[in-house]
Amino acid sequence: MTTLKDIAKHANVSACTISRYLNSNIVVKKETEAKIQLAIKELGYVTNVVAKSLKHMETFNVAVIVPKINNLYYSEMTSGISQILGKHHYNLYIYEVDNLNLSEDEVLQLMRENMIAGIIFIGLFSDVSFKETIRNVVEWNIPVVYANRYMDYNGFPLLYPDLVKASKLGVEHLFLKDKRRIAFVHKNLPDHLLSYFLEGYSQASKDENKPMIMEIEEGMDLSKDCIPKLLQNNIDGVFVLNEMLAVNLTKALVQADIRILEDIAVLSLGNSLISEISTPELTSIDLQNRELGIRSAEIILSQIRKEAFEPITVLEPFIVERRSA
Amino acid sequence: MTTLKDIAKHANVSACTISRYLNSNIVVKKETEAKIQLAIKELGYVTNVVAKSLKHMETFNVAVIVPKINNLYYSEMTSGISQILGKHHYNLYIYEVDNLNLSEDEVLQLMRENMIAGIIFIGLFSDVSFKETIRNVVEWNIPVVYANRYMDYNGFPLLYPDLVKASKLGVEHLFLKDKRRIAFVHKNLPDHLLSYFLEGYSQASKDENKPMIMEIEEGMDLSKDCIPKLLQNNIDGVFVLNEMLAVNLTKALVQADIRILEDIAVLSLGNSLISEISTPELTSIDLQNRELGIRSAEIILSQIRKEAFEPITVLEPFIVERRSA
DNA sequence: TTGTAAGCGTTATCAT
DNA sequence: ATGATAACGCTTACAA
Repeated sequence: MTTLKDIAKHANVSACTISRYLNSNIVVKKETEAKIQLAIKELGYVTNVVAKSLKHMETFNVAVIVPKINNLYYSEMTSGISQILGKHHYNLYIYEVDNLNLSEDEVLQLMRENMIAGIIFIGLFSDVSFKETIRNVVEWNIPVVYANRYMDYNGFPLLYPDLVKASKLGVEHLFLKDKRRIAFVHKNLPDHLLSYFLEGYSQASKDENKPMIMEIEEGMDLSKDCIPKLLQNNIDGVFVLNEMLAVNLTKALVQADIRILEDIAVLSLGNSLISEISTPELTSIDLQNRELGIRSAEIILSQIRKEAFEPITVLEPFIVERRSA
Repeated sequence: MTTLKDIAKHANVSACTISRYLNSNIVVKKETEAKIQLAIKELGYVTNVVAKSLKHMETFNVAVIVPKINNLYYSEMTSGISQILGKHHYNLYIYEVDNLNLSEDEVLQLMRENMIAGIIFIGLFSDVSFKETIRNVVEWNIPVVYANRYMDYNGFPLLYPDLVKASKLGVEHLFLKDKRRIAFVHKNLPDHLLSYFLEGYSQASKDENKPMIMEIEEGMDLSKDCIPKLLQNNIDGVFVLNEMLAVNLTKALVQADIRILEDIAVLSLGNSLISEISTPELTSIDLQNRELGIRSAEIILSQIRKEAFEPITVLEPFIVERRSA
């Protein structure tokens, strides 16, 4: 491995002159510059970022901590992050917590050991112990971003989609299609999140009626356990709060000879390949996953550079109309 | 930041004693151990991996270089890699080349600067310049794995799925379903790869007949430009060498009132969520993406540890039977 | 414009 | 069983 000293000797200049020249901290004589350039080329020098990091006590590594990367939403967000970090010459570490068998504390210990420049948490649930954990990180002066989940403001920046708006947009769309008897279908959605959707519903609906709420539990058969209930309640518009579930419900409806849109409109929360592939193609609410990643990366960079940043970023969902609603 | 020196002073031992104790290179007196443990706890010491890396001139960072991460196959492979690396306490860098606007040389410069322990290339095409690039990496003694594409052996380990086997498996399956007039439908597949599929076909077929080859070009309309040709040729089994294309072709066939399986069977190369979601669900050849990632990571670790490793790993595809074939 | 020397946090060598 | 010292490659006062 060729070091600064090596090229210094080869070029007959001191290491520090070369260092300052390479980091454009000084102007050197034309002659010196030529000698340095030649030595670098001849010996094939590349700088050692690890040594630099030790000297400066900072790295250019940002970590994304995510449940799993093999998921269309998370990989889309991560790609957005990667795009911004790459542009600013930061490197991207990925830690999949569902995969790693690491406790939160161990992950964070890892972050400190490696002098991570900043951490982006994506999609991790905000239970009490986890909040504590993040508070610790903040106390160690590691910049943090918490993305894609709701959490009360706690001193570190938050990013999430506007679920009330998403709900309102969806319900308004269903109303526009003359669907009046709406059901929200979900799976494992915590009550505090469900309440955002109800709020969106009431913002969209002029009168005081309430939507039907249907929770799908593990092992339930959509055809036998859900569709009859929808029919009994004369539901004509279903807002499914999970894209994959929307696909499966659509399949079950089609199989039951219910016409999608004409009989029952199906609207999906979340917009990816999945909605496009479904037959019929699903009208969906796009939660802006890539944009969420992009903004998360921008905010972590602002923090690293000690610049101002938005404490809370709420992303505006939009509707993508296809066939199902 | 608390350093070894700090806890050394606090515990009244030398820094090197603590270092050796922490790395379990020596046994210390019970009393010393207690003092060290106390100091670590009281001052909140965590080791500095960057300093360690500089000292040892090696890191625990492995880079995955991939066209894009927001892709079901690549993210699945990456997840497999992450799983193995995590287990062995290596960190995972992601570099998306489609996203980063970095030239190959720049990416590799980055690898050297950061003292990357090993590089896994996924899904990058094996043009001549790229082969040269990898040769360079190998010369710098950076362990390399080249995964998910065919390449002639060049001194660094290769991993790819057995496409001949995949083809043979698929064609045999179509034959089993009494489909005799087979078409291979593809998009942008280079000739040398197509030849593997033809080889698989001829291995599966007893007699000497040849399959129809249909290449889909950008902007083509499947309904108008492709289906008529399939019908003219009395095709009753289509092997689509791209999962997304298989979905779209299936949709077009359904729309043309052609019964999937009964009239024309559709078989997809590549198995992911996409095939499951399609209506009807697609029978597909699984190329073992996660396993490819796992094995890639294992091989890079073997190389890093200077252990023996397989130069070429060929993954066995298998068929997942669903509805379409 | 260029050089000297110290130091970032850790560990290997050589002593004691 | 423990310590002093130098070194990994780079940067930065300070000096010349």
